[in-house]
Amino acid sequence: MIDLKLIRENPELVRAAARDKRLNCDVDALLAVDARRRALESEFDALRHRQKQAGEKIAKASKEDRAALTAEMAEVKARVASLETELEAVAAELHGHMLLMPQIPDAAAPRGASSADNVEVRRVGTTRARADFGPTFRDHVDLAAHLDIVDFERGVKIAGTRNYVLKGAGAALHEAVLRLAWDVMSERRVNSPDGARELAFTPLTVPVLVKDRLMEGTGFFPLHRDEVYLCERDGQSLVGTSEVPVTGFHMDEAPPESELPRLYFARSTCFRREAGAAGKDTRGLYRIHFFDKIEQVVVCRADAAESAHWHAEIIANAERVLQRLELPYRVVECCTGDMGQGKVRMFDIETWMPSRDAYSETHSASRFHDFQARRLNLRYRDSAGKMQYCHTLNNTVIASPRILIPILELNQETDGSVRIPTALRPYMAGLERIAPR
RNA sequence: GGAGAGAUGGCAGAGCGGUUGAUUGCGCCGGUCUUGAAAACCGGUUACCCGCAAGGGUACGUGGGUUCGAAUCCCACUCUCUCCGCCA
Repeated sequence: MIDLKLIRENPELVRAAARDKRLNCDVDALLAVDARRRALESEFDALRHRQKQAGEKIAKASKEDRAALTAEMAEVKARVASLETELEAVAAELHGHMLLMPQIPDAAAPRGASSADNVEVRRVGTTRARADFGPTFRDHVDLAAHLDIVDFERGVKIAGTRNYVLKGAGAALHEAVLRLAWDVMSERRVNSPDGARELAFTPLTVPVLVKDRLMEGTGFFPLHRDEVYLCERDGQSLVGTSEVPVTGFHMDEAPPESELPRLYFARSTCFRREAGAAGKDTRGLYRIHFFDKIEQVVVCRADAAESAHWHAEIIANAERVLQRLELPYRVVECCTGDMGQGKVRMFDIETWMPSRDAYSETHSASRFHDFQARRLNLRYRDSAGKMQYCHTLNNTVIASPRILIPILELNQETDGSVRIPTALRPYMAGLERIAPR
């Protein structure tokens, strides 16, 4: 959500943002509905005022006067009721429009139509092309079969397409990656922007089935409703990321500024319908209906510089994990056409995957300014005592099993065994290599 | 799942049909006093919407109903607490 006043005063800015982001929204219709709402509201307010004053008079009136006033007010009552109904409908219409309005992207964000226009920021580590592995190269699916660590067939048997079961060392590897990432986040200490305090990230365990209000509040509804598993009879949905419950954690709250920033991370299973991706990435562990992810979320003051500071910090956290895993990656900045409705700036981390002969998305770091905070009614009281909407940010720490693709493929030996990265061994009882049984 | 109790401002806690957006206490902010602090005293202290302002409106868990008028009465739902049952 963006500020309605901003739309009223700078409609062209919003239209430009929608163009840059390739979004459909109707600013003119919104402004027309807004004007209508305000007119109805004025009329309603005046009528209610009259009603209240009459109420006082009736209380003190004589018997005869009372009868006359009561009869007169009965008419007003009918008009108030119909106005109220109308107002409700108009407010709902306005809200519907508001939910489609884009956050204004940062001036520094690259303009572009699609991911093809994203801009590489930096590369870390050495890549190795598929061909460099020679004739014995196996992609992660072949390696998994060879090592008997993923059962795709039975995953599909019990849960349908895009499902899988990690097995034995595969399940252990998955768990090890998540535990390493968890420990990296637990140990992380960062300075507050003013340098006065040392802060830690607080781990949370959160519900993965949440109220639809949070899906709307974090920006997944209404535009991405198709991608979500709905539990409609309960008004709840399965989350595609713990960003949803963690960002929503403080909704409807307004703590004093001194309690910000809030730094969190949480692990959750993530559920995605992958609607609209039919036939795409059907092989292997890349695009699947469920996975586990550790996500980091920052809620901070409404300050663009501070938001930018935390954005860099949470990207650094993810990079730290990738470096511990000895994986080559690059950071790209997403262009306006690729970044989605709510974001101001967005960076993806893409990890090198030999089977794809390309860097592929494994992380996504977004900065929303007050977009989510407005929808979630997530505020704070600033030092002057004024209510402000917070800024929110989030980034992947690690998502598995997608990250197992580069781990397996890059660490394979010619005999089809896989070397386990050193940092993971403590989480796998010291195991150094996964070999066929 | 069964039985009971409850949901009011940052917290505690009144109000049970009519100048109550809400007595009061605590907390918080400002002031007086003081070398300073405490205490005491005085004043202020919900959010949102419309409006340049004056001012007006909305909100007492949520939704509906009764009424000229509802925090107050009625119905449904949600949530919390206590007890019982079941269960990880």
